[in-house]
Amino acid sequence: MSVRNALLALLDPDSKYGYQLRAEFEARTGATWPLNIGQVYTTLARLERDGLVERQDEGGGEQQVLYALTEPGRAESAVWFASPVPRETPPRDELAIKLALAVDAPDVDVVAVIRRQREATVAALQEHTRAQRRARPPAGKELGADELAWSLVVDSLVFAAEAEVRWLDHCETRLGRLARPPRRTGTGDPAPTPSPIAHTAEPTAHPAEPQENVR
Amino acid sequence: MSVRNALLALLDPDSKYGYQLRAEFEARTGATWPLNIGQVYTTLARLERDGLVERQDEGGGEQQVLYALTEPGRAESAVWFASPVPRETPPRDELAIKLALAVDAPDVDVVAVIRRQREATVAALQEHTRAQRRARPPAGKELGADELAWSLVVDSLVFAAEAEVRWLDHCETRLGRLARPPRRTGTGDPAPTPSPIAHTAEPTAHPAEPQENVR
DNA sequence: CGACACATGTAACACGTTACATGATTTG
DNA sequence: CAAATCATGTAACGTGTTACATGTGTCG
Repeated sequence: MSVRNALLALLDPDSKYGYQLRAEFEARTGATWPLNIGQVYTTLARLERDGLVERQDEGGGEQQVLYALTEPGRAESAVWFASPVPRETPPRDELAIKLALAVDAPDVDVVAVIRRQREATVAALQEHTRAQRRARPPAGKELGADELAWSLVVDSLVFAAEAEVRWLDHCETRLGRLARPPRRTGTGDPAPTPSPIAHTAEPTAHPAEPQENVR
Repeated sequence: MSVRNALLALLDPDSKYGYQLRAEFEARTGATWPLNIGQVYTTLARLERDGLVERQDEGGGEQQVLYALTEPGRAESAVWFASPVPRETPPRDELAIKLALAVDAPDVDVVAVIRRQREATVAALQEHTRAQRRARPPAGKELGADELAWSLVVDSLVFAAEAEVRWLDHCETRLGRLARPPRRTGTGDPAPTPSPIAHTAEPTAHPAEPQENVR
């Protein structure tokens, strides 16, 4: 439903046409999630079929087809902004499923799976960090709505990737504790694995607000 | 692709039938992602069409249709476990999109959107924490593969929800700084908002391994 | 017997992706 | 002019969801 709702939201101030919708979507998300132009049109067709959107003939352009929100469409957009994204039933996470199945699959080295994934996720994290730097070039300068939006999107990717890395380490630790059962002597749980992969990595993470946690 | 790959993985040790596949999937994910039985059969049909799976007639049951991996099927399952879930192009995140569009939508109070979402996410987080406690009942006892798997899944939900809350606070702070431009005097950035919502909340979060970060 | 859980399927639909076809406009 | 870009669409396909139809076996 992401695309559908996004198109409604983009049509809220004024009517736009297909290409413009894609351009504005990608401007605000920084091409993080490229939007296929074909899908814009199919989605617009469905929105029109459902009466949430209507074509504005004439209007200005010749070969451009302007779409405008109808009243129901405006209402639906408002509802979307007003109601939180449901988090009780999060979408299926392929990685979590994979690990859940790996823990007792035969001929599968769970720890190897975890480490390969960690490598991939850390690489993505570094990529996102680079994008972050790209997203706010001028030091302390005013940044436009598009830059601000796209910068927040990148931040969300960074936060999510960091959490994933932490979770992977957490999994490795828990599995490790299972393998060699609790020994009481010795250092208390040394690094989850003896410094498994030395990435040319982030010195320390970006969450500007570090410790506030959940309250 | 999650379901497709999960079914392949579940068929790896020995052949199973539809209901059994759903039961095992839900046992390992703790009914976090309920799997519709209809989809099991449609997916099995597609896997059979693609030659990754075949029906074992006879075999034992009468009205039960056993499915077994073919060689290509076994290979595909192995590839799935061997290759990381791609994180360069993460799936579209509806929440990030919503916020990106909200920052300059007219008639939308971004901060209100953030707070409503935070409430929902914190509620989900608490729900997951309860599930976490439910997932490992015996103190330090051996837990079976199913319990372990489902407990890791819940952990992943907790990590993700915590990251989301942190990101939401981060967004609110950044937006707040924009509203009233940098003032140099005063306490350094007091809580993102004056203690906005007082949830009957988690004292301090669960990531057993707190500080190791990305290295 | 009747209700319920087990077990297998089918049909219709929604969303998303890719590839293709077709023109108009701009630009080297 | 040729090529690239803008602009609108269509067709086919894959995954996932819901609802329905059908039959068997079990248990109160």
